[in-house]
Amino acid sequence: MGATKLEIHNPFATEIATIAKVFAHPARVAILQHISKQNSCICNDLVDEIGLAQATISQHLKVINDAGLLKGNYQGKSMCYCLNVERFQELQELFNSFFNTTASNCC
Amino acid sequence: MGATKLEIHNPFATEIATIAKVFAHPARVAILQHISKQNSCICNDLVDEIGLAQATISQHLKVINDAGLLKGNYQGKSMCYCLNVERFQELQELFNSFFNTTASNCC
DNA sequence: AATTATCATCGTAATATTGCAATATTACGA
DNA sequence: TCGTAATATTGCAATATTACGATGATAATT
Repeated sequence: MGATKLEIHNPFATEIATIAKVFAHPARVAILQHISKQNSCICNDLVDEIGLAQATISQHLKVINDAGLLKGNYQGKSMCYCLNVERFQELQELFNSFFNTTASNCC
Repeated sequence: MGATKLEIHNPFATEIATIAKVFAHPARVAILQHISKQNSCICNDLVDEIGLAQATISQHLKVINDAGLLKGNYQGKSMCYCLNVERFQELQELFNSFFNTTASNCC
Protein backbone atom coordinates (compact mmCIF):
# COMPACT_ATOMS: atom_id res chain seq x y z
CA MET A 1 0.00 0.00 0.00
CA GLY A 2 1.08 3.56 -0.53
CA ALA A 3 1.83 3.30 -4.21
CA THR A 4 -0.32 5.06 -6.74
CA LYS A 5 -2.96 2.69 -8.05
CA LEU A 6 -2.66 3.84 -11.63
CA GLU A 7 -4.31 0.85 -13.21
CA ILE A 8 -7.73 1.31 -11.67
CA HIS A 9 -8.44 4.69 -13.24
CA ASN A 10 -9.94 5.48 -16.60
CA PRO A 11 -7.47 6.18 -19.42
CA PHE A 12 -8.41 9.81 -19.89
CA ALA A 13 -7.96 10.58 -16.19
CA THR A 14 -4.59 8.86 -16.30
CA GLU A 15 -3.55 10.82 -19.37
CA ILE A 16 -4.51 14.16 -17.86
CA ALA A 17 -2.68 13.28 -14.65
CA THR A 18 0.43 12.26 -16.57
CA ILE A 19 0.48 15.56 -18.43
CA ALA A 20 -0.22 17.57 -15.28
CA LYS A 21 2.73 15.91 -13.56
CA VAL A 22 5.11 17.51 -16.06
CA PHE A 23 3.90 20.95 -15.00
CA ALA A 24 3.61 20.03 -11.33
CA HIS A 25 7.08 21.26 -10.45
CA PRO A 26 8.04 24.95 -10.53
CA ALA A 27 11.51 24.17 -11.86
CA ARG A 28 10.00 22.50 -14.91
CA VAL A 29 7.58 25.37 -15.49
CA ALA A 30 10.47 27.82 -15.19
CA ILE A 31 12.58 25.76 -17.58
CA LEU A 32 9.79 25.78 -20.17
CA GLN A 33 9.35 29.53 -19.78
CA HIS A 34 13.07 30.13 -20.13
CA ILE A 35 13.49 27.87 -23.12
CA SER A 36 10.71 29.59 -25.00
CA LYS A 37 11.94 33.04 -23.98
CA GLN A 38 15.44 32.34 -25.26
CA ASN A 39 14.29 30.73 -28.51
CA SER A 40 16.94 28.16 -27.86
CA CYS A 41 18.94 27.56 -24.81
CA ILE A 42 21.67 25.45 -23.40
CA CYS A 43 21.56 23.49 -20.19
CA ASN A 44 24.28 25.58 -18.57
CA ASP A 45 22.20 28.73 -18.91
CA LEU A 46 19.40 26.97 -17.08
CA VAL A 47 21.71 26.01 -14.24
CA ASP A 48 22.52 29.68 -13.72
CA GLU A 49 18.98 30.86 -14.31
CA ILE A 50 17.05 28.34 -12.22
CA GLY A 51 19.56 27.87 -9.43
CA LEU A 52 19.69 24.09 -9.28
CA ALA A 53 22.60 21.74 -9.89
CA GLN A 54 23.38 20.62 -13.42
CA ALA A 55 22.35 17.04 -12.64
CA THR A 56 18.99 18.22 -11.37
CA ILE A 57 18.29 20.42 -14.38
CA SER A 58 19.22 17.56 -16.67
CA GLN A 59 16.81 15.30 -14.83
CA HIS A 60 13.95 17.80 -15.16
CA LEU A 61 14.77 18.22 -18.85
CA LYS A 62 14.40 14.47 -19.23
CA VAL A 63 10.89 14.57 -17.74
CA ILE A 64 9.95 17.41 -20.08
CA ASN A 65 11.51 15.62 -23.01
CA ASP A 66 9.75 12.34 -22.22
CA ALA A 67 6.48 14.22 -22.56
CA GLY A 68 7.53 15.11 -26.09
CA LEU A 69 7.89 18.79 -25.34
CA LEU A 70 11.45 19.33 -26.53
CA LYS A 71 13.30 19.48 -29.76
CA GLY A 72 17.01 19.31 -29.15
CA ASN A 73 20.09 19.19 -31.27
CA TYR A 74 23.75 19.68 -30.71
CA GLN A 75 25.15 23.06 -31.52
CA GLY A 76 28.88 23.01 -31.05
CA LYS A 77 29.63 21.41 -27.73
CA SER A 78 26.27 22.11 -26.18
CA MET A 79 22.70 21.02 -26.60
CA CYS A 80 20.31 23.49 -28.11
CA TYR A 81 16.91 22.90 -26.62
CA CYS A 82 13.80 24.23 -28.20
CA LEU A 83 10.16 23.89 -27.31
CA ASN A 84 8.09 21.52 -29.43
CA VAL A 85 5.26 23.97 -29.91
CA GLU A 86 2.98 21.52 -31.74
CA ARG A 87 3.14 19.04 -28.89
CA PHE A 88 2.81 21.83 -26.34
CA GLN A 89 -0.40 23.03 -27.92
CA GLU A 90 -1.62 19.46 -28.17
CA LEU A 91 -1.30 19.14 -24.41
CA GLN A 92 -3.03 22.48 -23.97
CA GLU A 93 -5.98 21.21 -26.00
CA LEU A 94 -6.16 18.01 -24.00
CA PHE A 95 -6.25 20.05 -20.84
CA ASN A 96 -8.89 22.34 -22.17
CA SER A 97 -11.06 19.44 -23.25
CA PHE A 98 -10.87 18.13 -19.70
CA PHE A 99 -11.73 21.53 -18.26
CA ASN A 100 -14.53 22.18 -20.70
CA THR A 101 -16.28 18.84 -20.49
CA THR A 102 -15.99 18.75 -16.73
CA ALA A 103 -17.29 22.27 -16.22
CA SER A 104 -20.13 21.96 -18.69
CA ASN A 105 -21.42 18.80 -17.08
CA CYS A 106 -21.79 20.50 -13.74
CA CYS A 107 -24.90 21.61 -11.87
CA MET B 1 19.29 17.92 -0.21
CA GLY B 2 16.48 16.05 -1.85
CA ALA B 3 13.74 18.36 -0.73
CA THR B 4 11.88 20.44 -3.25
CA LYS B 5 13.43 23.89 -3.41
CA LEU B 6 10.12 25.65 -3.82
CA GLU B 7 11.28 29.03 -2.61
CA ILE B 8 13.80 29.71 -5.34
CA HIS B 9 11.34 29.77 -8.23
CA ASN B 10 9.36 32.68 -9.59
CA PRO B 11 5.84 33.09 -8.17
CA PHE B 12 4.03 32.37 -11.44
CA ALA B 13 5.92 29.13 -11.98
CA THR B 14 5.14 28.13 -8.41
CA GLU B 15 1.46 28.95 -8.88
CA ILE B 16 1.18 26.92 -12.09
CA ALA B 17 2.97 24.00 -10.45
CA THR B 18 0.67 24.15 -7.43
CA ILE B 19 -2.40 24.04 -9.64
CA ALA B 20 -0.97 21.29 -11.82
CA LYS B 21 -0.34 19.18 -8.73
CA VAL B 22 -4.07 19.01 -8.07
CA PHE B 23 -4.63 17.40 -11.47
CA ALA B 24 -1.47 15.30 -11.29
CA HIS B 25 -3.22 12.27 -9.85
CA PRO B 26 -5.73 10.21 -11.84
CA ALA B 27 -7.92 9.65 -8.78
CA ARG B 28 -8.39 13.40 -8.38
CA VAL B 29 -9.15 13.86 -12.07
CA ALA B 30 -11.67 11.03 -11.87
CA ILE B 31 -13.21 12.53 -8.72
CA LEU B 32 -13.65 15.88 -10.45
CA GLN B 33 -15.20 14.21 -13.49
CA HIS B 34 -17.57 12.19 -11.33
CA ILE B 35 -18.60 15.10 -9.16
CA SER B 36 -19.49 17.22 -12.17
CA LYS B 37 -21.25 14.33 -13.88
CA GLN B 38 -23.42 13.65 -10.85
CA ASN B 39 -24.25 17.29 -10.23
CA SER B 40 -23.65 16.53 -6.60
CA CYS B 41 -22.21 13.49 -5.05
CA ILE B 42 -21.38 11.95 -1.75
CA CYS B 43 -18.08 10.48 -0.72
CA ASN B 44 -19.45 6.96 -0.47
CA ASP B 45 -20.40 7.00 -4.14
CA LEU B 46 -16.82 7.96 -4.96
CA VAL B 47 -15.48 5.08 -2.89
CA ASP B 48 -17.52 2.68 -5.03
CA GLU B 49 -16.83 4.51 -8.28
CA ILE B 50 -13.10 5.11 -7.94
CA GLY B 51 -12.17 1.96 -6.08
CA LEU B 52 -10.09 3.43 -3.28
CA ALA B 53 -10.65 3.34 0.45
CA GLN B 54 -12.86 5.95 2.06
CA ALA B 55 -9.93 7.52 3.88
CA THR B 56 -8.00 7.87 0.63
CA ILE B 57 -10.90 9.46 -1.20
CA SER B 58 -11.36 11.86 1.68
CA GLN B 59 -7.69 12.80 1.48
CA HIS B 60 -7.92 13.49 -2.26
CA LEU B 61 -11.06 15.53 -1.69
CA LYS B 62 -9.10 17.64 0.78
CA VAL B 63 -6.46 18.40 -1.83
CA ILE B 64 -9.15 19.36 -4.33
CA ASN B 65 -10.94 21.41 -1.72
CA ASP B 66 -7.76 23.21 -0.65
CA ALA B 67 -7.44 24.40 -4.24
CA GLY B 68 -10.87 26.01 -3.84
CA LEU B 69 -12.51 23.66 -6.31
CA LEU B 70 -15.32 22.35 -4.11
CA LYS B 71 -18.53 23.64 -2.69
CA GLY B 72 -19.76 21.23 -0.05
CA ASN B 73 -22.62 21.15 2.37
CA TYR B 74 -24.31 18.55 4.48
CA GLN B 75 -27.34 16.92 3.01
CA GLY B 76 -28.93 14.58 5.46
CA LYS B 77 -26.32 12.15 6.69
CA SER B 78 -23.89 12.75 3.89
CA MET B 79 -21.78 15.47 2.35
CA CYS B 80 -22.98 16.90 -0.91
CA TYR B 81 -20.02 17.96 -2.94
CA CYS B 82 -20.30 20.23 -5.90
CA LEU B 83 -17.71 21.66 -8.24
CA ASN B 84 -16.89 25.33 -7.79
CA VAL B 85 -17.16 26.12 -11.48
CA GLU B 86 -16.00 29.74 -11.13
CA ARG B 87 -12.77 28.66 -9.47
CA PHE B 88 -12.37 25.79 -11.90
CA GLN B 89 -12.54 28.15 -14.86
CA GLU B 90 -10.17 30.53 -13.09
CA LEU B 91 -7.57 27.77 -12.95
CA GLN B 92 -8.24 26.94 -16.59
CA GLU B 93 -7.52 30.54 -17.53
CA LEU B 94 -4.32 30.58 -15.50
CA PHE B 95 -3.22 27.45 -17.27
CA ASN B 96 -4.07 28.86 -20.64
CA SER B 97 -2.19 32.06 -19.95
CA PHE B 98 0.86 29.95 -19.16
CA PHE B 99 0.44 27.90 -22.30
CA ASN B 100 -0.23 30.91 -24.50
CA THR B 101 2.57 33.15 -23.29
CA THR B 102 5.07 30.30 -23.34
CA ALA B 103 4.15 29.11 -26.83
CA SER B 104 4.00 32.56 -28.35
CA ASN B 105 7.43 33.46 -27.05
CA CYS B 106 9.01 30.53 -28.80
CA CYS B 107 11.20 30.40 -31.88
C1' DA C 1 -29.30 7.76 25.13
C1' DA C 2 -27.93 4.22 22.03
C1' DT C 3 -27.42 2.98 17.22
C1' DT C 4 -26.27 3.63 12.67
C1' DA C 5 -24.43 5.93 8.68
C1' DT C 6 -21.23 9.07 6.81
C1' DC C 7 -17.16 11.61 6.48
C1' DA C 8 -12.67 13.57 8.57
C1' DT C 9 -8.38 12.89 10.87
C1' DC C 10 -4.42 10.34 12.74
C1' DG C 11 -0.78 7.14 12.49
C1' DT C 12 1.92 4.42 9.74
C1' DA C 13 3.81 1.72 5.85
C1' DA C 14 5.00 1.69 1.02
C1' DT C 15 6.33 4.09 -2.88
C1' DA C 16 7.62 8.25 -5.65
C1' DT C 17 10.02 12.48 -6.28
C1' DT C 18 13.61 15.75 -5.70
C1' DG C 19 18.35 17.13 -5.42
C1' DC C 20 23.18 16.56 -5.60
C1' DA C 21 27.95 14.51 -5.88
C1' DA C 22 30.41 11.44 -8.54
C1' DT C 23 31.00 9.40 -12.72
C1' DA C 24 30.09 8.41 -17.64
C1' DT C 25 29.21 9.93 -22.09
C1' DT C 26 29.28 12.98 -26.07
C1' DA C 27 31.15 16.40 -29.19
C1' DC C 28 34.65 19.21 -30.65
C1' DG C 29 39.27 21.33 -31.35
C1' DA C 30 44.20 20.87 -31.03
C1' DT D 1 43.68 10.47 -30.00
C1' DC D 2 44.11 13.60 -26.08
C1' DG D 3 42.21 17.10 -23.51
C1' DT D 4 38.37 19.92 -22.50
C1' DA D 5 33.64 21.54 -22.12
C1' DA D 6 28.86 20.32 -21.87
C1' DT D 7 25.34 17.20 -20.81
C1' DA D 8 23.54 12.53 -19.20
C1' DT D 9 23.39 8.85 -15.94
C1' DT D 10 23.98 6.57 -11.55
C1' DG D 11 23.58 6.02 -6.68
C1' DC D 12 22.02 7.67 -2.58
C1' DA D 13 19.88 10.65 1.06
C1' DA D 14 16.02 13.62 2.23
C1' DT D 15 11.41 14.63 1.61
C1' DA D 16 6.72 14.17 -0.35
C1' DT D 17 2.88 11.50 -1.77
C1' DT D 18 -0.27 7.76 -1.70
C1' DA D 19 -3.01 4.37 0.56
C1' DC D 20 -5.36 2.25 4.31
C1' DG D 21 -6.88 0.72 9.02
C1' DA D 22 -8.27 2.64 13.24
C1' DT D 23 -10.37 6.11 15.54
C1' DG D 24 -13.09 10.35 16.21
C1' DA D 25 -16.79 13.49 15.14
C1' DT D 26 -21.43 14.64 13.50
C1' DA D 27 -26.17 14.01 12.25
C1' DA D 28 -30.29 11.38 11.54
C1' DT D 29 -32.86 7.43 13.30
C1' DT D 30 -34.47 4.39 16.76
